[in-house]
Amino acid sequence: MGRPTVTDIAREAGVSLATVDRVLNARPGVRDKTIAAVNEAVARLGYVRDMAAANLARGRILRVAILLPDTESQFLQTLQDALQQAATLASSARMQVELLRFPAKDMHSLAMMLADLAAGGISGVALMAPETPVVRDALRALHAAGVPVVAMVSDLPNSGATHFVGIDSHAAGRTAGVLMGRFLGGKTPRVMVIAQSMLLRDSIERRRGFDAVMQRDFPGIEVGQTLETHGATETLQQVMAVSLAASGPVGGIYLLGSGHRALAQVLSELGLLGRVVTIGHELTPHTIAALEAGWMDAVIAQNVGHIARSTLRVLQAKADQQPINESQERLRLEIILRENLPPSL
Amino acid sequence: MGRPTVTDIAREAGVSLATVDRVLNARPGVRDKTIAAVNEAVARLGYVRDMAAANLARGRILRVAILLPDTESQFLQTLQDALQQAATLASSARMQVELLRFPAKDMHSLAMMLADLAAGGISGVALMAPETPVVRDALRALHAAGVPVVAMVSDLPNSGATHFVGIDSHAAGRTAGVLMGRFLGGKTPRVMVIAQSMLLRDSIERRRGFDAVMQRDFPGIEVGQTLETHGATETLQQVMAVSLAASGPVGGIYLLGSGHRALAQVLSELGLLGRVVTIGHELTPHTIAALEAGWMDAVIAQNVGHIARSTLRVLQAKADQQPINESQERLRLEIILRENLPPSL
DNA sequence: GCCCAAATGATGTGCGTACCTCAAAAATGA
DNA sequence: TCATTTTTGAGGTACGCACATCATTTGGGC
Repeated sequence: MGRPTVTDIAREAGVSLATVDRVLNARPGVRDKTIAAVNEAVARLGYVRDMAAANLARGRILRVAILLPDTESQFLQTLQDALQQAATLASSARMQVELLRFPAKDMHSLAMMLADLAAGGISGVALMAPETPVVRDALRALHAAGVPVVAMVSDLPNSGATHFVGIDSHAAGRTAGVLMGRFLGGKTPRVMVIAQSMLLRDSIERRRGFDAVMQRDFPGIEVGQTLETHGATETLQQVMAVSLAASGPVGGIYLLGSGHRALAQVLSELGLLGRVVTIGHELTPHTIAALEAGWMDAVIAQNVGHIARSTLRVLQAKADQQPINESQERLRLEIILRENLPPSL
Repeated sequence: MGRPTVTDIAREAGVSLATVDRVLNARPGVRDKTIAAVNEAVARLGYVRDMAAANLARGRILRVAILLPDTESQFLQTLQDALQQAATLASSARMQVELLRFPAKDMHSLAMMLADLAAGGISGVALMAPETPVVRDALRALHAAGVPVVAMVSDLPNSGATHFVGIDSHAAGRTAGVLMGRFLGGKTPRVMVIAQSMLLRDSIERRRGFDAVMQRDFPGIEVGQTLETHGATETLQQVMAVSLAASGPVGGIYLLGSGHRALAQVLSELGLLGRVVTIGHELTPHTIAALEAGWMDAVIAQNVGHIARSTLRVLQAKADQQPINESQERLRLEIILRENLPPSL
């Protein structure tokens, strides 16, 4: 015998198929006693609803929207590719994914897009966005309408996000700290920290984690203030020069966000490429190349493929009102060196 | 309009449903020209088979067997737990998993179990086993019978294994080498390598990878011969004492396989616990505790949950004659420090 | 142009579930 | 006890696909 079906439940509980159906789908008009009898039969036979058949019968196609900022970073591109691929696969499981991008600086646009989605009858939303009041209100409205919301990469704890798919940024920073401390060895015990901007929750938390470890485990290493570049190579060059002049040479560089290409250029001009321990975040074509070339020593990353698949799985589970397999959805914080780079990408 | 269905394909291609079915399921008796026409319609409409409905219609329950040695190691226990959990989940995807264990030293028993499975009409087999002639022949028989075979953790390249789920052991050894070299810093440049036995393919390849990196990148570090303990604490104590007396103190220890508990004991007795850089393999309760306690510095691991799910997915795909999503099945080689230990396990 | 095999069409059934309608039975209140 | 409401039963259709059978058409060799 294979798995029990509704028919088996009906026989076991001594009721009709219709009644089993009413109980399983919480339809009205069944006595409590009967409900209990059916549930007992379910428990006794170990019945699990065949979600595939259920969704087939419902004839429903899950419409799900994923929103990313339109920033042109390699990480976002990589993430979008992964989502695209996962979406294609998901289409064979009655799920239709709409990949949208919103103006990174215009949270009102994002809020409007979210409102439109709510009005258009979406059954799930995932997004990567900063937690501003406007966004928070829009998400709460979605939540109130019963639409599950998944925060990707950067958490949105105060916006009623149903689920967070991403790594613990503080732990990521701590990991970077340990590696920096140990890799520095006999080099100049001074570390420079560089970021494009400190507006993003992630960067702030990474920095905090990094500092915590450095203070606790490597008190002999001096860590400079965060140098903000705002994305411009010239700014990077300038702030680095000023910092080097003011505080002296450094043995390590910690890159909080993106900007690996610009850093390579400036380091090269300063004759420092490959001579300072360099640690950054996220696996992208640039960081992979940097690891292979040997001038980056380690990258702290999260698996974008995993993020994409996990996001879709969570949205599916929420729509089906099914429990989430926590252990499968828990993202690992990956340490990537040249030696354990994935075979090709 | 929702997604296109077989009916849409039939209309678009100007053929009947039966013919579409014949093409989609690669049944004989269709002209090449007609096949092309159907495939074109499929491409034009962007048809993707609804696997849920397809599997429902097939009404088949995949019977799959997984074989593990009955060795009592924590890694195997962890792996078995992960497989158990994945199997429970897979049962809701019409797959029935039989978890079997075979006597680790008796390959003839294993071969007999495999033969029984083949006779019993199994639709897929996964196993973790050494590649001996007896096993190879049994696996080839399975392969000849059209039963897909998945090698787990340790590859079986010459036995016609359909697929390998696991990490590159040579790369794992190289990674251990890099970490050892960099973590050693100013410590005594001498490393001790310990293994329970060098019979397993994995251990050999790890050792080779480790040596390759040490020779290339850290020529100043002396790496000793592999000390084999054969699982006994007394032996470990003895060989370590002999080695220390003969070659002098060491700054690092590389543990190729299991035996973390015994090592902790001996190190503690020697007053070395936490004073030598210690690197090992696989995430188990013991290694997690060791990382948390701080006497192990790094663990090179593969995600057992991923192995379990990947194994079942691959078996499913093979049974469905479907292509495998390489990027999803590619296992990452994980570096675990205290700072990036998974939140609880 | 005829024949026979190969190719295609037409049609039905079933997988496990959702959802609907109508009839029948049981419980409830007066 | 009867009327009324509530609960339950019986049965059908649909979802998208696999698979089977039988009838019909088509094409190529002669």
